[in-house]
Amino acid sequence: MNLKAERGAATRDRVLAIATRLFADRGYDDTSIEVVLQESGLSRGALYHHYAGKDALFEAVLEATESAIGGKILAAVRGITDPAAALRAGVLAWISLAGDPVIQRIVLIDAPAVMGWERWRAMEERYSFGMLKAALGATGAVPAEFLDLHAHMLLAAVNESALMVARGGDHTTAVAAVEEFLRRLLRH
Amino acid sequence: MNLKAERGAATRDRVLAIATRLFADRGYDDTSIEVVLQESGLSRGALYHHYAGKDALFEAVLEATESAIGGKILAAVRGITDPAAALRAGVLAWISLAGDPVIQRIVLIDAPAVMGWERWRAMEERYSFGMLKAALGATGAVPAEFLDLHAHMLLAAVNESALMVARGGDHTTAVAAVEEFLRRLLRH
DNA sequence: CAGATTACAAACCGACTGTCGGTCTATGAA
DNA sequence: TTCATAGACCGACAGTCGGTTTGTAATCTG
Repeated sequence: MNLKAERGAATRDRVLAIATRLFADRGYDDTSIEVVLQESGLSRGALYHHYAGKDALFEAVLEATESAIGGKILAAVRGITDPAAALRAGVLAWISLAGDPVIQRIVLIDAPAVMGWERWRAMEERYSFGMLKAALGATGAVPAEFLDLHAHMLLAAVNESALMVARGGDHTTAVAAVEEFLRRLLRH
Repeated sequence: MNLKAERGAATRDRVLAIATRLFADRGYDDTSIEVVLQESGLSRGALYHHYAGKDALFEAVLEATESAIGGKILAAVRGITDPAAALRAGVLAWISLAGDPVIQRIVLIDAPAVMGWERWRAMEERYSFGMLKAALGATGAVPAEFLDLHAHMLLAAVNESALMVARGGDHTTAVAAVEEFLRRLLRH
């Protein structure tokens, strides 16, 4: 079980890359399985053999994207020991990453609607939200009973500013605004 | 132009009410035009005479919902003269309203994906966001150059907490957390 | 009254998702 | 070496859905 498994994995990766691009360019609804088939040269049966359906394909794309984001943010934070500085660095890294239209459309816009809020939230917990909550907790600036909710609110706020930057907003102003926002929140 | 216009308006209202319920219950994607037709007793031609398409129907539903929300929040704020207190009252009213599943699903989850982020943002500007920005500006707590961005971030944060309350979170804890969040932001 | 406009009806079309029976080939045991 | 099995892949097909088109009856307008 080697050549077969490798072929399967390669096919899944190929489809995943193509689907990622298409979902990002056109959004979930306007991306047909048909065109994924066309661009990948795969047959219907083959695709449905690897992915249970269109939403399962989207979920795989989202998972891969979130994982990649998580890695990049971890890299941006690595080596920073001061909790507040690490939080700040992570947030700014995330805002830069969100300039990528792939991330905007897939992670921030379509994901909650396609996967449903609960499942979307569960996945965020394992990636961006989990990291942010840990960082925010480390600063000790937020009362423990509010940590979870404040982490959620902060992530939502940062996501929103990332979306605004991505849609033609001024990057430097947004960064300054987010830093001020963070400064106010962390002051106790 | 009286009897006919009235009949048309009545039909539109009927369809709007049914569509609102269906979109809220099942979400946009899982609500077929077919079932709207069935439940309203209308024919395809009639529906497409009044609404250009499924997305136009959704947009009408969203517009009506946002308008209703705006009215309720204005009522909750009416009479309060202190800007910070008014902001606080409006935000808390909004969190209570967002307990309604209709609002959750339609306004917070599906709207950005269905209408596209730009058009969704434009509509928010005319309703919840516009009100929040005005209230935040009146407090004078935020530097003018950050007002727009901070208003966006704050609204996103409040929306997120509203969603968490709606999905089984504890209401009183959330309210306390949001109040603390607001307090920190408004301190200058 | 006559023509235009509006509300509504129903057949129909193209596109899309997901299913199903089947083929081919690598793999591992006899 | 042989052969049964399982996984990769294929393509036809059914069912659903959004949207169009053609037609009809009622109402409004001049």
